[in-house]
Amino acid sequence: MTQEQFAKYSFLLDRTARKVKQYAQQQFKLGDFDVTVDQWLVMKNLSENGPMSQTELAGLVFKDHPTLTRIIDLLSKKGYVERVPHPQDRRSFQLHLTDSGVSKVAALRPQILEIREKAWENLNQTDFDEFKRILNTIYQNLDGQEIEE
Amino acid sequence: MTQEQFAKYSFLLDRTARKVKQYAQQQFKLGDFDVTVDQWLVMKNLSENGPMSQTELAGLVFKDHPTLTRIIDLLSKKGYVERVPHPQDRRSFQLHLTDSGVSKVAALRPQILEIREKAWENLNQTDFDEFKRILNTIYQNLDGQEIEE
DNA sequence: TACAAATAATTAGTGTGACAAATATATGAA
DNA sequence: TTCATATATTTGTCACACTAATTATTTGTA
Repeated sequence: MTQEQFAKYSFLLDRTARKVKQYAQQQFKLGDFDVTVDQWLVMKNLSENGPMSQTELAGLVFKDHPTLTRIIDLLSKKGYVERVPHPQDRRSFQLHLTDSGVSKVAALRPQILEIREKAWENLNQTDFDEFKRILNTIYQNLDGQEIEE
Repeated sequence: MTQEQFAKYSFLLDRTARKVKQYAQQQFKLGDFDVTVDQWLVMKNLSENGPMSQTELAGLVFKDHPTLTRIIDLLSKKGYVERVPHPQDRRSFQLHLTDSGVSKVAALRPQILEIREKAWENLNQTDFDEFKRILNTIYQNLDGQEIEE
């Protein structure tokens, strides 16, 4: 294994991740979903884990705070999410899905699950397990921290 | 395999790709490399394949034309790359590394190869082959076109 | 109590990614 | 030759990623 190969794998990883995101975004657009892939990720996590602060949510979706602030701004303009002042801590907000946000998640979830399947055709369970293991190994190599599940 | 799992793998892929890029960019910054990871990719390809048009280069690095135009603008401001008018086709440019660009590539290449190694610790040749195969399968699933190599 | 340090969120600035539209030039067919 | 079409590149717009700095508030400690 030459050093050159490592650069090529990094390139391949980046290229593939972009393609997966781009494909999903195109399908979102075709379906007039009115949210981006990243906005969906945020709404999905709010839906599954209930109201939480931006810091907690940022940790869940692995986005930095400025990025999350802007995604929340956009979702809030669209009326899917609202910032409710935290009762004890005035620096902080609790993020809630609005009724409209809840309906949106319910409407989109099955369609998005289908879109997400396409990338994984022609691969089997062993491939998925290996892939997950390798991705997690890479992440850990660079993170210097443990990761869970 | 539930549909939910596919969404998780997509998330993991995106997260890992971002981490790899982020780690590299941090190291670039620590070393005062004066280029970004993507700018380096462009310079490296120019260095290895000689002068070429923006369209050719965009194909090599899998970036779209507007993105490449802007990266070339930045590299050109930094004096590492120049656009030379194509002798036969006035719509087109030949991209050249300047002398300064050539030196830059020579100086950075070994350091960057080392940085790139870190992600792949604790993995063996079989892992690399599997990883590459799976990434390429995913890409093909979504691209609708054949890929080479 | 008072004040330094920590925390939650935002703002600002730069770079990249995707998509659409515009500009300039080249090519091929009538 | 002329005109429609194709090609190379750029411009514009929006969204996301990362860093650094800022604001507001809370917490820990003297």
